Amino acid sequence: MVQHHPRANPLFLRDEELRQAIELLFYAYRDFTGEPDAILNKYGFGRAHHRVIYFVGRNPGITVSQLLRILKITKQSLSRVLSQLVREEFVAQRTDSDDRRRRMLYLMPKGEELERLLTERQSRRIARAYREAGAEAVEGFRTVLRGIINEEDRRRVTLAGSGRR
Amino acid sequence: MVQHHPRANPLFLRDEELRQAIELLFYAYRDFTGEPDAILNKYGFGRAHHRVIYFVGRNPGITVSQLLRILKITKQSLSRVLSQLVREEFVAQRTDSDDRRRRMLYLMPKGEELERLLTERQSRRIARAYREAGAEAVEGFRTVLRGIINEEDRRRVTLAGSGRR
DNA sequence: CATTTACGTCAGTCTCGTTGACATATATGC
DNA sequence: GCATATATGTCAACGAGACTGACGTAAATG
Repeated sequence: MVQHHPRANPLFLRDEELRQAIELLFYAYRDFTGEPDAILNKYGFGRAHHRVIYFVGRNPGITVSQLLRILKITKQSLSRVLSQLVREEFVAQRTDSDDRRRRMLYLMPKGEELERLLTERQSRRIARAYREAGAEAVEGFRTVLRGIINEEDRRRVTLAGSGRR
Repeated sequence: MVQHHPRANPLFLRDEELRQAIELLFYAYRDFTGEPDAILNKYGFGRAHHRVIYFVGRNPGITVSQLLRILKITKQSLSRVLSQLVREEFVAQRTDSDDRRRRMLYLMPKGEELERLLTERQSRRIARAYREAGAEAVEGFRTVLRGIINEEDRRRVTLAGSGRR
């Protein structure tokens, strides 16, 4: 499907290499979200609901504004899916006693169950890839992905989980 | 933000590790598409147009059905953006002389220019991450991403570009 | 010549992103 | 205490981009 002759010029390798990365990211993300999307469909939810459920499950007590900073969407976009999740009892809100303007978010049993279901699928996919690739490759995978993320958000994924291996 | 005590149980490490991967993918893809999205906006285009322009540029002469297999969207969804790109002269269609049912797709000058602009941004981001991570990490990054992709599509990103380092 | 393939299109639906304005409750600085 | 800032929610309106199912046409193919 791609028909350059290898090494047409000294820049070829680099350009080819970078395009390969672009495509890997596209295909990987496409398939990574494909399975959950299918499940969410049955619940009448979409990918946006998944993201909320995931990050609330991961950070119990997270506030709306913190969630907005993670998702980088507008208040309105979040509000639509969040209020639906609250209405259908997947997510609970509790007023923060320290600052009563804040609403802290938690998963309810239904939400935890769905979260487990979705995360399980994605984890299985990652675990398989990790197992096949080996520990060293995993470390490289993380390093490069971290480098792709805007600097101001890198800490979000580095505090926990790395550094031991 | 995450407040487990490390090593609560033997499964912790693995679960934590997998969740970290999930988050890395989310943030990386979010930021990876963020820049192009902003540019596309000025053209009145969206991410779907980007994907078409990218893959047509990458595979000159690609047919509609091949493109559908890559994007995994419906004919109707593709049709909307493709016909717009053709109408505005970013993409050209030419009937295949071998099989005159097929329409082969090519970028026109405007399309090439936009493709360059978008790919440049994404490439720059990847190149920076690659440079900072080193050759070994890059190899690991590719290996793991390939493992995440559904098997039937892995060859799409492996034929060219890998194996030399 | 019947069937399959490639492509396009019509109508309708839904999710999920956007903007801008406005309302309310609470916290905070002076 | 009052002005201001912050956290949240909500309304109306819009647009992109995914979906389904049906139908039509042209060309290839067995």
